[in-house]
Amino acid sequence: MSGHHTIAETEKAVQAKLGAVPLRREQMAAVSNIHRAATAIRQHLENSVLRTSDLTWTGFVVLWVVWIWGEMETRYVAEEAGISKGTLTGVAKTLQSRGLLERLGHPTDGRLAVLRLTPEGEELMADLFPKFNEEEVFVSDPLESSEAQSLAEMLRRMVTHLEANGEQRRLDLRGDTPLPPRRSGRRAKHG
Amino acid sequence: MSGHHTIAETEKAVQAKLGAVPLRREQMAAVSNIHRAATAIRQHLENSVLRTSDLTWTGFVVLWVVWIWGEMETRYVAEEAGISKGTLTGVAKTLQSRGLLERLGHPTDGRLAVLRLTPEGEELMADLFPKFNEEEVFVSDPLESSEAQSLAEMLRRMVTHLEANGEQRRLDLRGDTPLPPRRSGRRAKHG
DNA sequence: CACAATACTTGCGGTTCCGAACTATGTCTG
DNA sequence: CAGACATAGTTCGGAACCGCAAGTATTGTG
Repeated sequence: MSGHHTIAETEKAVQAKLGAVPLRREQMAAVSNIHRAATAIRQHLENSVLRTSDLTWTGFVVLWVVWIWGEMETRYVAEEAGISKGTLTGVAKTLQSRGLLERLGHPTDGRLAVLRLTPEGEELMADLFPKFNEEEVFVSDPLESSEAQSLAEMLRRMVTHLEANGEQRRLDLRGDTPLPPRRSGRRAKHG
Repeated sequence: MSGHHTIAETEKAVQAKLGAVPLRREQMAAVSNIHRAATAIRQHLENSVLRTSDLTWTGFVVLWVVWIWGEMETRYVAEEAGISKGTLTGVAKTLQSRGLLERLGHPTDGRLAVLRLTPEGEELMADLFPKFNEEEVFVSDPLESSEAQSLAEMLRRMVTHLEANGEQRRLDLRGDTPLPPRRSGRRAKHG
């Protein structure tokens, strides 16, 4: 189980590699540990509670969002779940095919689509979520309750900050040079 | 930019949906915000510094790991990068094809493979990492330096805890019932 | 009613991703 | 030293994933 290097060792190696470069270690450690933790937690949750229901992480998150909010327009589901609209179309299709989710047209605005859990989906989430939460408690075991709160609050500030200022920042960074096209992706037809 | 719901609103909706269910809110908020923050940060970094070099997040992380540690056996690279061995094979292939990474056999143990940056890879990372770190500072803007340290430290504890106890926990949870096979995945050849 | 804006879907091209099966190599043991 | 076992890496099936372009349908507007 234990890796080749602990986080502490990694941070020391970075220090050695970058001794000359002026870099901000606290922020680096914070960001890098957010991703380490996210990966480790996701893996644990997938292989404990999710796997038995043959749900992927993303599938579960989508179900969760719809469950919490009830009927929800797809664009908001994508945003809350942290995936693109295009990806959501596919994930929703998978979940529909398993009878967990249904897709409804909006009564007044014909452009909109709304997602809702089926009764089976409701039942699954009612069964699954307590187990999921138990594992959230397990992974948070090394934190005092007050620490967990403080952790959540700091992360919330980061997310809010990014939502408020991220786009402007990216704009400023690239100045007048437009974003280079991706290597992949659909090409314009006409040429 | 701003989403349909803030994190605070989401937490309130969860409370409403789950008022009856005894669940641990602090831990839930902590875990869920870790993933929200990870997603938001990853997206920001991809669309600011990584995109211009046509690097994906994972590609960058792999380069970073190899850069920090110098030559490294692939299994450790995968572990440090938080991806499976199989994924690493593909990612390394992509990076090799762009001339950033090279793959060497181990001199004494023929089973091992070792990864190392090419000079181009070294140059890219020397150029890229300071920019990357600047954005790490940007996303950490709402945190005091001491807060960033405390955040990193709490997350480190969670990761360590999972590394030490996660596997046993998953074993205990599923008792004697073996893990169900995934829907996807390779099937036995012979019949 | 022409025309712009909006919302979703579809499809492309590439990448990532897991995990089990498979291959190759090394190590242990009778 | 042969057979069993262990270890490292690759291959492969199925799914997820993005960003973009293009397509479909609907709504709002001058």
